[in-house]
Amino acid sequence: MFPDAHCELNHSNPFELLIAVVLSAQTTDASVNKVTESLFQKYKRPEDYAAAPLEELERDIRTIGLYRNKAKNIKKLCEILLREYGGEVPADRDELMKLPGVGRKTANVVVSVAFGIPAIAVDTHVERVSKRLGICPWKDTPLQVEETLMKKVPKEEWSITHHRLIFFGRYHCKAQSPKCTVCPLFHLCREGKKRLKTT
DNA sequence: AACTCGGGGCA
DNA sequence: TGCCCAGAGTT
Repeated sequence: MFPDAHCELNHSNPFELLIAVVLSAQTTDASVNKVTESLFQKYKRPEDYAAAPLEELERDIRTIGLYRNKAKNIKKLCEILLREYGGEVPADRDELMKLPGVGRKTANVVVSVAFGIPAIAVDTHVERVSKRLGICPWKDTPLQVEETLMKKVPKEEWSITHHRLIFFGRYHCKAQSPKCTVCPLFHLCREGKKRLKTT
């Protein structure tokens, strides 16, 4: 889930946001954005996904990575939404995490972006940047990273913090080639100093 | 903790 | 054209 997507998404529609974020797992937002316009034209409500044959839904999102899993998950997810939640997206992280294809990271994005509930979504960028900066130990799980960040950041800034860290990680503090020599945070970054010494 | 699922971006 | 990237679920 890259930050680009948040700009294109309809924040006032939790259902579309949920579908888009589920589609985004392990793929670039550019590829998700290619299908969402036509997808949201065709499928408006959970009923529409639930009624569609699986093969048809697969075809409609074919260009996205892991599309078979995602089609299956989305169809099931919509059936559960209809059966258990009156067709509405629950504004609750733990309820969202019961849905197939929705893990903690996706659930945190949905509650924070769609419902304004303070949450820190820990994806690989947030995790990597937090660890490089020394905010938390390398051995921490994503959940531990989330808890540490929640302790260190005021609640009002949780959501914007994960946006900032995702941006920073995606475009600047990249996994393979971080731009340490021109990094504004170099003076407080453990990993940056280590990396520049060895190069 | 390791593996699987699949396509896009970039070297 | 092959390597690296990005979550969730299962074992």
